[in-house]
Amino acid sequence: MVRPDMTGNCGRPAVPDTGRMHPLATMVERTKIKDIARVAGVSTATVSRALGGSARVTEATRERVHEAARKLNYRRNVRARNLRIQKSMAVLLVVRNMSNPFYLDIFKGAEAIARAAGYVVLMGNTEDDSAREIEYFDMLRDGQADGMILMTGNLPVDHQVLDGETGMAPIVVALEAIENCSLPLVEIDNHAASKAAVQHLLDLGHRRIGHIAGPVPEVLGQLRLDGFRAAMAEAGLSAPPSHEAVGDYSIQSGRRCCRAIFASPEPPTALFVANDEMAFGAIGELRDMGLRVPQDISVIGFDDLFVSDSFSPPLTTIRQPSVEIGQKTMTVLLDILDGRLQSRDICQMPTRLVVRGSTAPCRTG
Amino acid sequence: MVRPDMTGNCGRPAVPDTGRMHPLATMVERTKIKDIARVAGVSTATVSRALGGSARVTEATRERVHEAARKLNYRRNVRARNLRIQKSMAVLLVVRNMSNPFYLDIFKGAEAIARAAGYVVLMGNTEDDSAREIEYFDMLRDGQADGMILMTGNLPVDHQVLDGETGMAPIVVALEAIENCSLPLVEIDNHAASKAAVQHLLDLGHRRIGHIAGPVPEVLGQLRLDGFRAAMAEAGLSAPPSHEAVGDYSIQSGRRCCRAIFASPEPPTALFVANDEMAFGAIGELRDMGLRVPQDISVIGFDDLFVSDSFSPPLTTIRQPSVEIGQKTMTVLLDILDGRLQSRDICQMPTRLVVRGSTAPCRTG
DNA sequence: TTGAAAGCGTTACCAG
DNA sequence: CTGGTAACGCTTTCAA
Repeated sequence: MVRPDMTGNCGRPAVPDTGRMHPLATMVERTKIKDIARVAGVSTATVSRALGGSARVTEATRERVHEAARKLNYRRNVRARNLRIQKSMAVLLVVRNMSNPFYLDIFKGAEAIARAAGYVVLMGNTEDDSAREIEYFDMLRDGQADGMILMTGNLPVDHQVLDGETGMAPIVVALEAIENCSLPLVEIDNHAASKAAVQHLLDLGHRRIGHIAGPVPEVLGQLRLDGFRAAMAEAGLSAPPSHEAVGDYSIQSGRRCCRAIFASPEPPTALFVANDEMAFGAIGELRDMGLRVPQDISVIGFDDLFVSDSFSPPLTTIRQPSVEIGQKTMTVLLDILDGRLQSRDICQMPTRLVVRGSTAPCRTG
Repeated sequence: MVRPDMTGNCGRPAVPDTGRMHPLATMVERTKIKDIARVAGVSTATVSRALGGSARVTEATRERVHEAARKLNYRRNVRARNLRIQKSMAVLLVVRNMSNPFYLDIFKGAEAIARAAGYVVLMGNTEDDSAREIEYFDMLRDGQADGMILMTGNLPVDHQVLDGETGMAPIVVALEAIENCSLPLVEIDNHAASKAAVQHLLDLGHRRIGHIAGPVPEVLGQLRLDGFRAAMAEAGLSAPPSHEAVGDYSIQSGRRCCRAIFASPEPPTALFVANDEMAFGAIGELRDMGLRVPQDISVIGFDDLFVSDSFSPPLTTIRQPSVEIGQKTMTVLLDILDGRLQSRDICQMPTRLVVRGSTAPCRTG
């Protein structure tokens, strides 16, 4: 084994007594804290303190230690440290479906914050499979991660259990609230945002407005559906059942729901769709039916995906601040981990109506 | 602190119905191998062997140990294990830009394979910042991950250094080859796929064909550009410089490049665009210019994003098997980690031309 | 301020 | 096949 040669011959190998050392002369062994201690002429404890930025070290020795560390090209062994401090410096980010492009910017924001704080991000994908949900949950229990961000909309364990379990790693819920669950939450006001979307259509003079919802009674889909109905009710309107359809956020389901709604006797003149992907599908379907958007039918989506701007027509939608949601969620989690935050926190991020080309004033009565 | 009590009646589990245990200040301590040893009446060494599935254990004792482990609700401490076995059971997945939707299915495929093999996936995002690239690289050196999948198209360290560094954790490159680099690689045949795309346009009778390239001389952009030129040359054609433009894979750059190309005196009748996002931008721009796709201009993209199918018009494109690329890349990495693979491996995944509505026979001469 | 030493919970090397 | 017992490399009392 070849160890870093420290200035002349002051050093015997750090682990000289390993009888099984073969002169293969290849594998370079990592410098450890012990080596630095020897070079700097201090104890390992002092090295650890100096490197860890403890205040209980003379400026002089701190300097000497850092010097030695630099010279020996030292890097601290994360595994050993993690075992000792009983943390893993990792957070788990669990989504329900990794194919959803909406998560990308959330990842981006969350990862950036975590990395800046010295944490790594583990990614988890449940595919709505509860076995997998439990698997990731167990990773938390096992201490593979110090905390978790949950964007799956449901909890694989009983909330009672969770609340009672002392010493459970912190969990922050994002995007999709979980029923009967008192975990910290970062979300948008889905109900209000949906109302704003519908209000936009109302402002354009539309009265017969349809809605393609996400899965109900899942919280997210339900909230947006409720927002739709509330806005309609406030305008003294109500959509007939045939103008409401339930999809699953996929493009295909958008097509299907659109077809269903427009099979009704008196189809709507505008459509509020619970996410952009289904809106894409709906617009595609309308086109196939020979209807023009927005001349014949107005369509508004939800999310503001990266492509929505260059869709044809450019999609009017509700923008969610995805990067910021990721950042905020991770910030809350780290605040809890570092003891800066104790009480439950519910944070609502602002949304914005983005008016583009897929909505226009109502022309028919 | 409450430790699992296994004196006398061992019927008391380590972590019983936690929800209703003494709610006060009782942090439940995790069962450890030592506890199992005591309950099963064997040594910790035997417990470790039994749990680890070693062959050097009697069926009887193995059973006894597992029984005790189950009873005590034991879960192995991953941190301690990782330190001891000198691995972290984690792989690092580094992309150049987390916002690129193309990565999603790659993540999905890679994560699934890794998880099945007991590895976790750390996510890394460089944003083309070399400081960050080095940061992630150092994580490898630090042993925070046992291996890395690199999709950034470049190496933050000198290849010489890398090749020389013994004991360096394995790296597998995916999607974007790295110049002068002998690391294992999972990719598609970009040159051939580009030729196929152009051939499709040629088959439709197009002769004046333009190309919106990715950044050159980056490998990926260059390969697709070369493929474009090669296909043209084989048909006895060559595009004038004004029919070639260089973008950065963003929608906006697609618009810009399209505008530039169509400002030329004799604009093309068809466009081969190096990725779908730029194709979206180009189609949007053409629409703004009053040109219809595909009636006036044919456009073919590259990637087959999830939205390409429902774009208007549905985009003809080259499909990359993203999930499979993710799976394959991770498989190669794990094979190396587990010593199943020694030699360098270059794997080319198949692509497919997907003909949709954005290309049509050439109508003008 | 510094050092010695006790772990953190496993795994793996030897002997029996 | 099994049991003692060193490591793994670090952090953190507890004394000095």
